[in-house]
Amino acid sequence: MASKTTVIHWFRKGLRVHDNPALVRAVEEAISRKSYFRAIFMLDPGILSWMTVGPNRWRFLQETLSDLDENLKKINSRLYVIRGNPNETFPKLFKLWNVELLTFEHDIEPYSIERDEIVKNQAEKFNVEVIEEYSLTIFNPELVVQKNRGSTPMTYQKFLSVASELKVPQPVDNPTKLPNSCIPELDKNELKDEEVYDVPTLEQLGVNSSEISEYSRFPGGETEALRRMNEKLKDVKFICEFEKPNTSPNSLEPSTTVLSPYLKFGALSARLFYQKIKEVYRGRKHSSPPVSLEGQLIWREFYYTVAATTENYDRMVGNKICTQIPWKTNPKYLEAWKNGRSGYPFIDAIMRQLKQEGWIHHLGRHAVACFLTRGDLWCSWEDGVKVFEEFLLDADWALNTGNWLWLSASAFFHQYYRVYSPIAFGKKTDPEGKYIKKYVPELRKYPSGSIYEPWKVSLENQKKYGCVIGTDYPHRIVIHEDAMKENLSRMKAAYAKKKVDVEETPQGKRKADSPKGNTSKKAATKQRNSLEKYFKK
DNA sequence: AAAGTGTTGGAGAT
DNA sequence: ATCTCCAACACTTT
Repeated sequence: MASKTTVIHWFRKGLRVHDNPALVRAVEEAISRKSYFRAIFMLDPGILSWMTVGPNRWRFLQETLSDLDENLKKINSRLYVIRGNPNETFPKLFKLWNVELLTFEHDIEPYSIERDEIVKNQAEKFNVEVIEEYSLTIFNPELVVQKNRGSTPMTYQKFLSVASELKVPQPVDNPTKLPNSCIPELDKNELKDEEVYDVPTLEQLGVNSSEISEYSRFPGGETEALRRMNEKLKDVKFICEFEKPNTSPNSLEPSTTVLSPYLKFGALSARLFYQKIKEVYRGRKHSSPPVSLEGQLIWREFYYTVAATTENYDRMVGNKICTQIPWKTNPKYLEAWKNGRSGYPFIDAIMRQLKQEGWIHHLGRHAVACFLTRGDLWCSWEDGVKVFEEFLLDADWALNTGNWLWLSASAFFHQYYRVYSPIAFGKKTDPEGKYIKKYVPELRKYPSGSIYEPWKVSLENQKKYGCVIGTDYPHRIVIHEDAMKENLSRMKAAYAKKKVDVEETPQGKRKADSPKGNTSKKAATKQRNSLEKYFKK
């Protein structure tokens, strides 16, 4: 039937029209080849076999897709949402639409790489050209590793120095408006109703809308992402003086930008945000990485680079950068932590905010992550990753995993004796306990002097404040002072074992009588060498 | 071999 | 607000 050919841009992450090189390329090619242009997104049910998406992130994705559809209409196009597994669906689409070119943004997650390999093979079979562009991060991990002579920079400072030698890619312009000749007419034979390609409603995504009534704080979408970014950029003092450790984990209004959910879905381009921050800095005194706002974006770059080059990055076993620690499975502890019922009001407030709103401050993440793992509950960081993955709007495979590796002192960070106190830490920025009162309302009548430690209040006063510990609010599941001491010794043992294990690796001949001072140095050198070898493909 | 550094600890002193 | 100490890690620089 010699029908006109089609150029497809496949959205996965990068759910935006701005700074989207693969989209721009597809539009340009469609125009020059006089082909139809279609932008697609695939709802892949397979993703649920390996990740949990809570109702709030479904909501955020749904809003992001709706907004993307609207923004594509401004260039005379629309979004086609395809229900199905990419590997099964693409061959059908290639045939149905007579596809000659497919473009998408390259991703680094193992799941994506595997999926894309299959799709690329299918494309070859159907004689479909594939163009991948890179726009996920500012610095392409491949180029970073190349610049570092084949090894991954494993410290932030090292990453900074390597990145400083790389060219910073500038955002690309929005795609031009498509001529009518590129707009496909509805083929009556293909499907009876164009509506099957519409952005799904929440109900169609299997989300009960009554479940999401309270999640209105951060709407999804590129339009909201750009609005939020521009609003933050107006506050020059905030941008220039930003120092992460001085922001508050427990203010009632977020003390940081909350642009992370938009970066996660690619509704906001990291390259654009980076450029905008630099524009505000220009000619002004400003803070510096790692604590500055620019530094926060570079943390994202750092974790993406390590994630892209580390085998079994999201697991302890088989992960060469991860200290092997004998965590214990404890469903009771895990459930209490997850549901904000640990008995520590500061911890519970954070976990409840996470579940309700899908975003918590970075330092709040530190406090609850330390608590779950090396600080108090001795549960695996992998358990924590899964809970964050379910609830966080910004749950990002590379970043979420990286932060858990850090906080559990499994990689990157090693000063395991620095433990966050579930009582003292929050008091520094919220001595009144207003944050606790908001998210753990059963404690709202407790005075500021005891709201962080309600178990210390006499039963008489507990009754007076309308919240009896053990009845209306749980007893603390562990005694922090004791748990911390025990866990410190467990960490010490795990680190000592690592040292010995590295020392006994096959390529190294161990000197049984070598002085102790030498041991750590030798072990460290060996580990570094083996890592470098490992990263050189 | 030793000193310095590492995004953001806590407690107690000044 | 800034100091020391706690008991002390990995890794980099000198």
